[in-house]
Formats: sequence, structure tokens, C-alpha cells
Amino acid sequence: MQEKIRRFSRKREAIRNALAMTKTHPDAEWLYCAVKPQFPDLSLATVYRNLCEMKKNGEIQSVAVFGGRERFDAVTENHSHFICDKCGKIDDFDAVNHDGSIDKLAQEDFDGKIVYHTLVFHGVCPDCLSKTAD
Amino acid sequence: MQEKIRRFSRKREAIRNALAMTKTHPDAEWLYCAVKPQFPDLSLATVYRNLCEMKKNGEIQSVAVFGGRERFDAVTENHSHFICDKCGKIDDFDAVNHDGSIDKLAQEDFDGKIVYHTLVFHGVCPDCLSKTAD
DNA sequence: ATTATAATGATAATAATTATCATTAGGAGC
DNA sequence: GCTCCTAATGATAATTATTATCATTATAAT
Repeated sequence: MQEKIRRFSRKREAIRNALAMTKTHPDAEWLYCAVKPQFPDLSLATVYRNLCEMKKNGEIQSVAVFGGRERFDAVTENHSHFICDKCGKIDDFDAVNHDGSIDKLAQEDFDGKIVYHTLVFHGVCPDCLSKTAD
Repeated sequence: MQEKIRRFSRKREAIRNALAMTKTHPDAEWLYCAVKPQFPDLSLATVYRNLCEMKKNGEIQSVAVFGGRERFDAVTENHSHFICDKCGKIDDFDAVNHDGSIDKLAQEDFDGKIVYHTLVFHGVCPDCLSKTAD
């Protein structure tokens, strides 16, 4: 089967850039709203399509699913995340150092193939903590 | 507000046991099918309700979401997982040793509250690898 | 400019999960 | 045992994120 040739798309670029520019690890709808002003004829389906494709290509990664919504990250280098289970905020979490070596370690004595890993800390963020202090 | 008293429920027990007895890290529907023979009047809603509640209580944990379905684990002690991105199989993955100490490490210099973490390796399982070998 | 087809918009379809509400059952008190 | 309160449930409708469909548009090679 012939490999599909990939064409340039200004909307895909805009979606990619919007994702790269935020640290909120947004979902599809957030990105739709972010790019919509620049391309008023943007369709939500296009956002989903491109996110799915860029993810398959390894250009972006899926960080977590919160409240049934998939959340994305333009940074594909190894880094861990913190997710607040109260408000759903997701932050990069570099306090715990871990690089690709953990994948190599996992690969030893394993017959399958390790491609990547996710390390996600769950808890309550500072903001929600102070609100809960009743 | 009065704390809701929790009553015993034989169906909840059956769901919990079905989850404890498998190593497949199943989703709600799988558990529904597993418990249905024992309780023919079981409703899928009951499975969802109890999974949600036991998760909130910390009795079980959610391991990952694959193909839009949430997958559960009765084991709440720290252990990592491997998920095959081809077939969705999820296995315990103890090759990489990590205990609760990583949470303590993460907690240092962090103003929020760390509750737990998930470490999930993604890749292709041995079975799918051999099938792909064309 | 012509042409092939990748990408898109609009929307219908799908599917997992949640909400609703009338009914059933756990368990405390008698 | 029986009564009562209400947690738990079954059946099903509603919600909602995501995916599929298909006619139209845009990319880029010639």
C-alpha cells in the first residue's frame, strides 16, 4: 500500500503552535478556541484529526485524560507531570529527575518493545489546597 | 452535611472480587460481563457507580485509559504498568523498582499535596511484536 | 493553468459515561 | 420476627467526547 504523502497545512501549523505556546496541557476544545480567532472557519474535527495524526507521528504526546478529555503536550522529551485531581490543572513537574534511561532499564529482560513512558503525580495543587482549608 | 453511611452490597463485593481476581486490568464492561452470571439482574450502571466510588475511596485505582475506556486495578500499592498500544493489554511491570519514596521526593519543595503517582510504560507486547514480524 | 489527492467543514454517528427516578434491599431499632 | 429510613439498584434517558462520512477546498507536483 502506497504511503500517504503529507501536505503542508496552515491550520495544522496553527494547532501545533498553539499547543507549543501554552503550558496548560490543553484538550482538543481548548485548542479549537485558541486557533479559531485566527481561522474563523476552523472545524473542531480538524483539531481532532490533526491531534490524532501528530500524536501518531510522535510530534506531540498525550499526557493524561482528565474528566474524560484527553490532554496534550507539545514537548515530547521525557519529563513528568503533576495533575490536580480537584481542578484538572496539569503542570510540568521537573522535581523528579528521570530521563530516557528508565526506558532502557525497563527494556532489559522484556521481550516486548518499550517505546516511552509516562510518570504522572496526582494530588491537589496549591490553589485548591488553600481553597479547601476551611 | 451528614456523612453518608455506607451499606454493605453484595454486588459491590462481587465487582471488587472480580477485579481482584484478574490480572487483565479490565474496564467497566469486562467487569459487568464477569459478574453478570452470578447476578443476572446486574445493571451496567451499578458497575460504573461502584467503580467510581471505590476509586474515590482509594480501594481501587485507575491505571490508564485505552481506546476511550478506563481500566482499573484492585492493587493500590505502588507498582508500574506496561500497556501495549497495539492490543491494549495491560500488565503489571515490576522490572522497574519504585516505591512510595518517589512521592516523598516529589513532595519536597512542592506547595501542593502529592497523593500518588502512575508510571506507565508504553510499547508493543511480545504477542503483537511477533505478529508484526512480516 | 491543470491535475491528483490530502485536508477540511459541516454534521451525522458512535460509544463511554453519567443522571434520573421509581423500586429494592441493608441494617438499626423495636 | 416486623417497621422504618435511606443507601443501592435497574432500566433507561441524557450527556458528551470522539470518530466517520462526504462533498468541497487547498496543496503542490507537472
